[in-house]
Order: sequence, then C-alpha cells, then structure tokens
Amino acid sequence: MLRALVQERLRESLQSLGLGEITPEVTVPDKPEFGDFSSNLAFVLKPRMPGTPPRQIAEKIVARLDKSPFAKVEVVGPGFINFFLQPETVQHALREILNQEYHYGRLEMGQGQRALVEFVSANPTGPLTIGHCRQAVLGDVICRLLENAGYDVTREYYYNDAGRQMKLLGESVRARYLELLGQPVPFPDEGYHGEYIREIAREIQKRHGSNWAEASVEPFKEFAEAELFSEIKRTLSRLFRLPPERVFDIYYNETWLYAHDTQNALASVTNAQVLEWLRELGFAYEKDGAIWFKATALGRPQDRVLVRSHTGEPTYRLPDMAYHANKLLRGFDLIVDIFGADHQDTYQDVLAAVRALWEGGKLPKECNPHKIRVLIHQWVNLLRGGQPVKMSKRMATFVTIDELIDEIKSTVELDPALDTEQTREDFSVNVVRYFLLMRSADSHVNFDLDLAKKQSKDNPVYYVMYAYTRIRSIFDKSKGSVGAVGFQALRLPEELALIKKLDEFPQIVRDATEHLAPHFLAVYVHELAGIFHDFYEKHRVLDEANPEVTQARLALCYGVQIVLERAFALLGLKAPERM
RNA sequence: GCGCCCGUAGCUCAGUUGGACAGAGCAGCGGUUUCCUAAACCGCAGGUCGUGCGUUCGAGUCGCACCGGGCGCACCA
Repeated sequence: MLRALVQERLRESLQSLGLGEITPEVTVPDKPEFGDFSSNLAFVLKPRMPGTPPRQIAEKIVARLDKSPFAKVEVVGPGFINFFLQPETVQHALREILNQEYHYGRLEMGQGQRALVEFVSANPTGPLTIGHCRQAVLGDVICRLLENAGYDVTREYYYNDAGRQMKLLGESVRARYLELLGQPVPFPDEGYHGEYIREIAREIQKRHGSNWAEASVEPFKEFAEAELFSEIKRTLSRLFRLPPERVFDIYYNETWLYAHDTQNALASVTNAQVLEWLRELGFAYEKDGAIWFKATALGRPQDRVLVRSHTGEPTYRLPDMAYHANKLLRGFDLIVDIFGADHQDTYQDVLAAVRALWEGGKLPKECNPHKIRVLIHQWVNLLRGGQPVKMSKRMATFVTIDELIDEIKSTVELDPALDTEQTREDFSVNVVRYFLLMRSADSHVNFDLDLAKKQSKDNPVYYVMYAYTRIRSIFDKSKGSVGAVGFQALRLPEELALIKKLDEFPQIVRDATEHLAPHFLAVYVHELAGIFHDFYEKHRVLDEANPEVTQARLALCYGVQIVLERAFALLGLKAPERM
C-alpha cells in the first residue's frame, strides 16, 4: 500500500530524530496540487518540540527522509508535508494488486475468531416489508465483510412464536378459514387484514378441507408460522442471493429461554436464572406485584418491569437479557446486533443488565460484554410520486420486499442478448441493495420508487455496473490475455489516478469492517467507477499500433476488474457482462 | 419533559480517529461520438456546512445552548 509506504519512510525519519514511537498520520489530500499524500506530522509533533515552529519541524523531518519513492516532497503552508510519488512507485502498486488477484482486500483481523450477527429477527406474522429490507441488506453485507476479514460468521435470526401477536395471527387465519367454510365468526379486533391471511386459509382448506372447523387457534398459528417462515426465507434468498436454507444459520426461538433444557446448548441460561442473578446483585426488586429492573442504578433513565404482575409472564426485556447472556456464553469473540431506530433506547437496558451480570461475576470472565456491538439504523422512507407511502403491517397497507423487487424488475432493460429472467432479477436486486447500502446507517433513506424504477442514469447502480461492462467489453475485443508486462507505459494522470484509487481498496474494506459501515464501500465503488469512466473516455486501451501501451492498459483494466468484482462480492451485487 | 439519530448546493446524500481555498450524483445551462457500448466524458453555474457561543495553531468534524425533523420513552415486541 502506497500510504503505508509513505508512513514507513516518515517513521524512519522520525527514528533518526529520536521520535520513532509515533505513527505518522498520512492522508490523501483533496487537491492534486497538494500531492498524492500529505502529512500533518509537524503539527502533531508541536507539543513535543516547544518553541520550534511547525514549518521548521517539517523541514527537519524532510531533511532526514529517504526520498527515493518520491518525485517531490514539499513543505508548504504552516507546515504540511506533501508527497508526490514517482510513477514507478505507483506502477509497483498495480503489480502488487495483480499478484494478489482475488485475495486483494482480504483482511486478517478476524484470525479465525467466531462472530455472531443477529439481524432481521422479525416475528413471522407476515411477509417481510421494506421496513426489514434495510436491516436485512446491512446485516448480509456485514456478514460478508466479517467473513472477508477472517471471521467464522454465524448468521442468526431471533424470533418469538409465543406472544400475543402470533396468537392474533392464528385467530386471523382461523377467522378467514371459517369464512371460507361459510361459518363466519367475528374477525379479531386487532387481527391481520392482509390478503396473505386469506391465502393461508385457502391453503389450509385445500389440504384439510373442513376438518379444521372445530380446531383451536393453535394449529392455525402453527400452519401460518410455517408458511410465513418459508416465505420469509424465499424472500431473503432473493435478496441475499443465497439458497433459502442458507440465509440464516440459526433461528433462535425466544421460547427456549423459558424452561431449562439440558439438551439445548444454545440456551444454557434461562429467564429465571437471569432474574435470580439480578436479584442477588440487587438489580431487581418487587413493586406493585411486578418484578422490576433497577436500571436507574446503572445510569439508565428509568426502571423497567421484567415480570408482569397479573400474568407472571416476563416482558420482552427479560428474555432479551437472557438471550444476550447466552450469546456471550456461546463463546463468540464478536457479537453484532443490528436494530432499527425503535430499539435505540431499549437495547441499552439489555446491555446494562448484561454488563452488571458480568461485573457481578455471574458470567465467566471471558464473557466480556465489550464483545457486543450494536448497530442502529434509521428508517427507510418509501416515496411514490414524491409522497411517502404510509405503511401498517396489521392493516396490510405495506409494500413487501418481493413487491419492491418485482416492481423494479418490470422496468429493467438490458442488452437484448443477455436480457433474461435471471439477469433482470439480478439487476433489480442490485438496485434495491445498492440504494440501501450507499448511505450511512445513521441517516434516513428516502427510497424513491419512481427513481429506482427508472432505467436511466439517474440511477447510480447503472453508473457503477456500466464501468464493469466496459471492462468486460474491452477484454471481449482484446482476444489476448494479460501477460507479464512492464507498466512503464502507465504514466498519464488518469492512469496513475486509477492505480492510486485501486490501492485504497484494502483500507476502505478495513474501515467498512471496523466501523460496520458498508456505505464506505458502496461510496468507494462509485468513485472508482467515476475514475475509470474518466480514463476510458480519454484514452483508448486497444491500440494495435502500440502493443506495449495496450498490454499495460489491459493490465490496468484487469486491476479495476479485480477490485470491482471483489467489492461487488462484498456488497452482494452481481454485475452483468453486458448492459 | 427525557434519551438516541439527523440538519452540508434546487433535490438525494458522502465527508467516522479536527487539518490547507467544502465534495459526488441528479436536476439546470453549454459542449464531446469516422475510435474498446454516449447508461459515458468535459466545462459553467450553484453552499454564511440549522443558529450562537466555546475548546485550538486549525472546527462540517469536538463541547455547551438553542431552533427544526425522525424515532423511542408500556406490566406491546
């Protein structure tokens, strides 16, 4: 990496000045006049060299510097050090990339450690909607990033089929079923009105005729749950481009936490156990017949009920605490929770409780809650005709992920030779994923359906994909392969800019992984595509009159192809060969 | 009222360990095609980075206050 090289030269210089222990900060400046890299080292060093103006400090550092990789090193302004690389230095970076090929951008930070990523976790009361879509895609990419970094990743989905909502689901299906049999009963007050409920009822009628007329709610609930879960897996299978049986590794059922089961290693700690521990540590108490969590003692704004007074049932908070205790006990090195903005307050109670258990010695030392990282994402606003679409799951005024993909798919147009059902599916999934990935999880996303459906350049996905197809097209025409060539021919600004951008890739992947921020990568890919388009427009790759340049530029294109394919794989995008 | 997130160009958004005159896409205006796909490229225009204090050599970035928007604040999940 070029930046590491600059840092290394600086470090050597510092050592000779007796300041070797500092890791110099090196950035890529915005303006080309400021060079390829820049360091503010002189300012950082200022407190350690009182009385010396930063400019002089910078000059001292530069005087001791090994300048062989650079065409020029300047001290400018109040004390910035700007580095201008030799073309040969940049060319060498391309060599490195081609050597590493599809290993380029792999990270070592995971080192075979185990990571658990929990996401989506919707109770199966209906199809997945756009509300779940962002979380699903974020989680999927974070899993891919962690795998790339060497983690052994477990994808987990937490759900509950025992609560009130699931009972309502069963009652809703039962009501629709009896309606079909001509024995209508009142529809449950807060039941689910979606058409999918009728479909499930029809399916029951198809398989069981009128045999379920006297049945209780329970079988209806179970039938609906099974149907909906397989539907959910099918949807995620489209979105993740994984077979349905592989979209998640573990479906963790909240009910496992209610009764101790020695057979179940995933739930070695129950709700009751956690409650007892909290009591022993003084973080649980009784009031008004309920059991409360003394969250205020842990710096939280208010105490919360853990066990209800009337029914004796736990609220969702207690099993959540038990669930997280179990996550820690299962021996993961990294635990990632992905939640929507509605959880931003509540997860902190759960973490506070788990921390208290650990600090109180109830959980083994290796179960340090620092291993848990929570990623909160803001909501997606679906816009249709410029207006936000109001959605309610219960009233069935929602747009499902499948509907979203299908709607976009109906407008996709690709090169006729490649315009198949599969490529259209691939492309519409690209659009959905990219729209949701290109923004920071912290910011709200306006998903403009009209825009996503437009098969035009408004759509950044096309821009990125088009760069890839241009490269493929060059290689189709070139007939030759990329051989062992010299890169001395690559010295034009657009060529060097492209290599320098390729050189940034591993650091971008590292940043995205460390910050659990896929949008770093999504933004990078867009920038890389832009630099490639610029190069492509200005310089012809294939030139029979000049085989040396052709070979060097083909190698450059291959480097871009490698990085694009690596980035696409991490983002779960699938580029077409032609558009 | 309390907590978390956001407020950057007409629109949608980057800018994540504070760094040099603030970026991209789209929309607007003007150009580019005997040549690897013009779903592209080039140029122009567009901003008191919500407001005000503060921290410092330096603040879109950190702190405080205020204004505006989103989401929470259940013995629902």
